[in-house]
Amino acid sequence: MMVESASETIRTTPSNQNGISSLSSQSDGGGGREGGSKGDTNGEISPVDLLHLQQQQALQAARQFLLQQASGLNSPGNELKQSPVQVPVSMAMMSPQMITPQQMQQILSPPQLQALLQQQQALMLQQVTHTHTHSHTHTSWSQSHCSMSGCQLGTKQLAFQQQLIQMQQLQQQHILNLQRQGLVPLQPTATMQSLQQAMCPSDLQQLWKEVSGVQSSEEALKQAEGLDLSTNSSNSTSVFPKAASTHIALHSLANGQSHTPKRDSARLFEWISSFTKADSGDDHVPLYPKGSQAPSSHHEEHASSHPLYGHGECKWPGCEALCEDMGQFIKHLNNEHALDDRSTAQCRVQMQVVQQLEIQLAKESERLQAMMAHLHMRPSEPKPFNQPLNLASSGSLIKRDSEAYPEGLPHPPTSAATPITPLRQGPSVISSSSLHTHSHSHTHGVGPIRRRNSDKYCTPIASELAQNCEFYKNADVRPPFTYASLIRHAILESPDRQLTLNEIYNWFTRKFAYFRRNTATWKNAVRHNLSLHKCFVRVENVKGAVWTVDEVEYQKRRPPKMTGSPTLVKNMISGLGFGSLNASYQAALAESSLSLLNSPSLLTSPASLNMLHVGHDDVSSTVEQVNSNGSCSPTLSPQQYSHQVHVKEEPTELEEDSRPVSLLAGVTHSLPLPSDERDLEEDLPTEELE
DNA sequence: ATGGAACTAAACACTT
DNA sequence: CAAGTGTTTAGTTCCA
Repeated sequence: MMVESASETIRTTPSNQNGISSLSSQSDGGGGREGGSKGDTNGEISPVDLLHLQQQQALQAARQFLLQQASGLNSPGNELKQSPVQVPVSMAMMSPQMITPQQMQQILSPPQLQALLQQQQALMLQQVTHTHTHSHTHTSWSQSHCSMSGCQLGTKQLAFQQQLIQMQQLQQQHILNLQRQGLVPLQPTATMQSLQQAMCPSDLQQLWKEVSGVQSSEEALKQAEGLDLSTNSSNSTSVFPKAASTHIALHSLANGQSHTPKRDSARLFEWISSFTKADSGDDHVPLYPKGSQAPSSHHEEHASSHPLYGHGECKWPGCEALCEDMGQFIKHLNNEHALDDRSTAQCRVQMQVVQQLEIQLAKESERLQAMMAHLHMRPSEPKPFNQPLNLASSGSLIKRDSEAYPEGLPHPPTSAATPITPLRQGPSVISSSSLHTHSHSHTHGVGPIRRRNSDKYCTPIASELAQNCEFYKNADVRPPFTYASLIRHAILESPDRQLTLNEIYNWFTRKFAYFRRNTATWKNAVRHNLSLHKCFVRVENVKGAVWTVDEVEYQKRRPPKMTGSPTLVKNMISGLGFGSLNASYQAALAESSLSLLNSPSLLTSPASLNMLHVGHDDVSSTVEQVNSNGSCSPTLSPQQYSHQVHVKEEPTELEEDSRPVSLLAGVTHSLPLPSDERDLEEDLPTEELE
């Protein structure tokens, strides 16, 4: 009650134009939260304490990045002044726990946060495991993990599949991140090696540690033990640099608050400078292409190309400045993206994300190897990136897979179970979250649903939810979806595609910690949306009224145009050379089949890949449209959901069986499509979300 | 500058 | 009568 009113007040505070204010405005909410991730460290060093410490470190590091970035991005005048609830940066920096997950989310995109969270979760899990297993210094973690528990085959299969999924997601996220940053040219078949080469991981790792002070104890342990974490790559030890080089930074950070962002900047400056100057013989792609020397590595084929330049635009996160030619671009690059605080912060955030992903990728990769080995599978599915994607959610796929192959070994991922939600990091990675969202997303203190932008060119609600469901469930963060999207999602997720109002309420509170507060507000909003939007149909039931979704209306509500940045859309369409296909289909195709599109002949620039993320808050909608008649009619969408609901008056023009597969068949490499129409649903089944 | 969409708030009516 | 549900209106903000 007190909290509610307080947060309402905050939210409606006029002063909310920047990340800082919104960030700080939540500090009170976060502080009072019962959140499970709050770490309290006592003197003891139990694994749990260690874990907490790591989390705090990660949070602190992230906060420093964010604050730095925010301060770098805030235009000098107008923004920092107001906001009664604003917490001074210095204060926010002082207490590591003052940045709550939702605050981070406001600045980092969900994918970025997800990366952090995943990393932390992985650490958590592995931490615990390590306490049991790390005495076997020569046994890989995964092997011991797998074999030590006499787990049943079914469990193993499930875990295995989840591993695959996780790995693929990670890898794709990683790739996308790199591509987005222009750090790596689009190479769909990129392997770990190429990634590592591109990123010069040891440098990154070192930097990461320098700036964040986060080092997993597991990693430290393995370093100490000289273990090669990445068994699938001969030179992959480079992922983890020598431990020695990291200690100083670690300590300096651990010493605490005196480590100001400025200092970090300076440190980073030095690092970057050495990086760009020395060039140390490695053929890594420079993170910081200072000057015109395009990397001469195999990544760059023409002298006229530059990882940060494409389609006449500067690809620096959040920039998009038009440059007619390379010379102009170089000039622009040197002028606008010189080695300053801002660029440093941008670079740093991205590095953090990449680093997290990289670390976890290596770990998951190893784990996968061990799991496969344990299950006597052919070692390695070397290129998960090329595996066919499936539109269905990972959850449903997992389920189906285990159903379809209940007693056998998990069939190889190529057969289908390669659910990916690769695009969810779309614009939300660095450019949008760190820069764009600063400019327009934090319009309200609490990260209002209002950010339609997220709805539009962030991720489909399903994949977003799927990937971040734990986050939303536990963190008091407002989900970046519209009420309508959420309501629809809730309804469609229900077994009967219909919910009572109260059930909708419950879904909200169940799925989102945020909606456990401010009940009056959001419930009112839910009711308002139900009434307002024609896509929600009230059906009188025996025991009251239930709400259903009229998909046709829902599609109408948001015309199937690409809703992302027009320029991006344009880029994508032209870049893909799919001019004849409708944008929605392209988006759906892209979203559903990154692997296919990842062919260099189709995707030529990071921007076009970026684009693929844009433009729909809901992948199923788009897909359905595409599938409805195979000709991508923008106005017709199959009533996949509605015709199940007894309400529909729908002119569904697709018959039951002709439904989905047409165009996508070639893309998805066809899993046996279950008759369940939820197959195409964008989201995870409930059990996956829970 | 403008219109549309989303959000918030609130008033009101109806039902349980 | 209170609470829940549903409808409607108004104002604000953001975005294209």
